[in-house]
Amino acid sequence: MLAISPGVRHVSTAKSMDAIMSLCKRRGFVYQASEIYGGINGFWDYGPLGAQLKKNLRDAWWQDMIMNPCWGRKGPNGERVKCVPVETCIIQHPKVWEASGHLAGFADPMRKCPGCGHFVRADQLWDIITTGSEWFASLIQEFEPALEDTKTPAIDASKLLKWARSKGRKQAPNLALVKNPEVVLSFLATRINGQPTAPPDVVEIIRHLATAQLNATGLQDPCPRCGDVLGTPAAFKLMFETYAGLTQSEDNKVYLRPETAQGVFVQFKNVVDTTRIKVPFGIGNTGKSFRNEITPRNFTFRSREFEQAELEFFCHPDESLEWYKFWRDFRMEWWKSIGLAGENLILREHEKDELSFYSKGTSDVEYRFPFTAPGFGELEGIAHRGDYDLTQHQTHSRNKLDYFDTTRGETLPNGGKKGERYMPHCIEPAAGLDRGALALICEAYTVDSARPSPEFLKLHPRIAPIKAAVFPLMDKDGLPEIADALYDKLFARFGRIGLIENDAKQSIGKRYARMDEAGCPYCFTIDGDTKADQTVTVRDRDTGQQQRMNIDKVEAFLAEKLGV
RNA sequence: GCGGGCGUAGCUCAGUGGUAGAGCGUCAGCCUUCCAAGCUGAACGUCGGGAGUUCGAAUCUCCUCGCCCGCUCCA
Repeated sequence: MLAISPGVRHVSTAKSMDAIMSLCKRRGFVYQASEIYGGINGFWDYGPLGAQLKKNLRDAWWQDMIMNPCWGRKGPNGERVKCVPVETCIIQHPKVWEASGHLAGFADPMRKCPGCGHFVRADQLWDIITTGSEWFASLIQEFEPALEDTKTPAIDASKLLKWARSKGRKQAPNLALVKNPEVVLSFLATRINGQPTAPPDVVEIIRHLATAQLNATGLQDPCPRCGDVLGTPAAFKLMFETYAGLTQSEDNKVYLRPETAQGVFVQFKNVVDTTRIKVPFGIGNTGKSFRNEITPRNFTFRSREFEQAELEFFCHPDESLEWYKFWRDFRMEWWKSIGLAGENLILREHEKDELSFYSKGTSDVEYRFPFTAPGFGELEGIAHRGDYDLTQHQTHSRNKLDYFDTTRGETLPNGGKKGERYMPHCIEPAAGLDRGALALICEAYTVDSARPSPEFLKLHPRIAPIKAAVFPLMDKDGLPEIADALYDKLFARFGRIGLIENDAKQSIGKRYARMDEAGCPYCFTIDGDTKADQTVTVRDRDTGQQQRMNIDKVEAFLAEKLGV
């Protein structure tokens, strides 16, 4: 290895995750949680700059989604978009998670279908197949004679073949019998003819029909929905558990929320009843959520504790598709507006077979992280959830959660409306703030070996944790005093939205370099001429170029650049 | 969950059984009129953690934790 000559920094020109993580640590953006104890898998802390950056991201979301939704533009109904905030608890009544579907099934070993994503309880698999599977019900019609209990039915290979090529293609597209009927049927025939004294029962026959490579894999279990081979059973403890109360009894067991959205749904009626807001409107909720990820990985991208910013937007079912498209497009625009404007950001509409059964449409805003490239990783999901959530909570809580809309229905003689009662549909833009912060850092991270400070962060001024720096060119001749006065002025004006630096130590180049790595967009330098003509230089982080301006113009210049 | 790689100062890394190092960064002083400059000095180490082998372990063995990569997984 070559010796590193003094004063020369060797930096790879590629955008490597190692280099980004290294910068995050060294500049105080992200630390490993509990690092002095060896760290803890799946948890990360934010340092001073990271905490401020993430706050800026959260504030931007809050401003553009709650305070002034969609920058004041009108929604599909021709009116300004209306949203209100709530802040709900991390720990909710356990029945919330029963109703939402998060709890059901996750206490017991489950098997996942790789074909359609369906989860099945391992211990109830065959009950579910024999009583609830569409393709099974259709398939056993082809047995001769009709099935009785689990006795061996007669097998007519030609009928099974015909089924595989007609109904099977629609009902169980991933079943081995459908994908490769000749091979599967030959295995089955070998089995039946091989041991005529111990004929296979229905379960074994079906398992044969689900198995494409008997010798390699043994008999497989099919997915009740699509017929694909199920994965091995595993206990999925998705949610963190703890106890509310002193005794660690089942009665006291509670869960840390796996998403913030449910808090909105369970308070939907309270918001409607205690504010004067009317459908269509949104309820925003931000905060920590927890998922016991099996494999936390990729820096902060998949953490076990993470922060969400979710909006649940409620509207009339007839207008829901328009609202879905509206939010999907706005959310993409929003991420672009804070610095993800390049080709690394895409909006991906889910395929029909990828959708939850209740969803009429789902899109992901995805970013090409260094660790996903050339693929993409999800930043935000925008889902049309129909009335699924409110209906679930209405059923489980036995509280009516529907909405009486006084702007609809036929016109009454007095000019008013008769009104219409309905369950609102919900559009959910759900963003991950930690993923957002990571994407912003990755996108901002730039290497230019031609610069004296090759590594820098091109953070959008709105997101940058340090908004500006004030530097006296030298630490003497009255320059620090002028810098202090400018600093005080800038701090008074901008100190509430970010950090302002004031530093007289060391060479000016080193101070610029520090600000480059921290992503500070503008540095204002006081030099000897300042005393004579009241001008300072402003240095642009991204170009390194400088211009002189009157010291009294600095505040207005910065305000314009920061958009405040 | 399986397999591979890695773990030494804030960062990047050298050190393969014998006194813990370098560059950069950080801090202080000097110098310096615009880009990690120069000079002088200083602080900073559970060598990831634990156990073992050894006269002696950063180094060898075992266990463990963490990070990265590939599968797996991610309602």
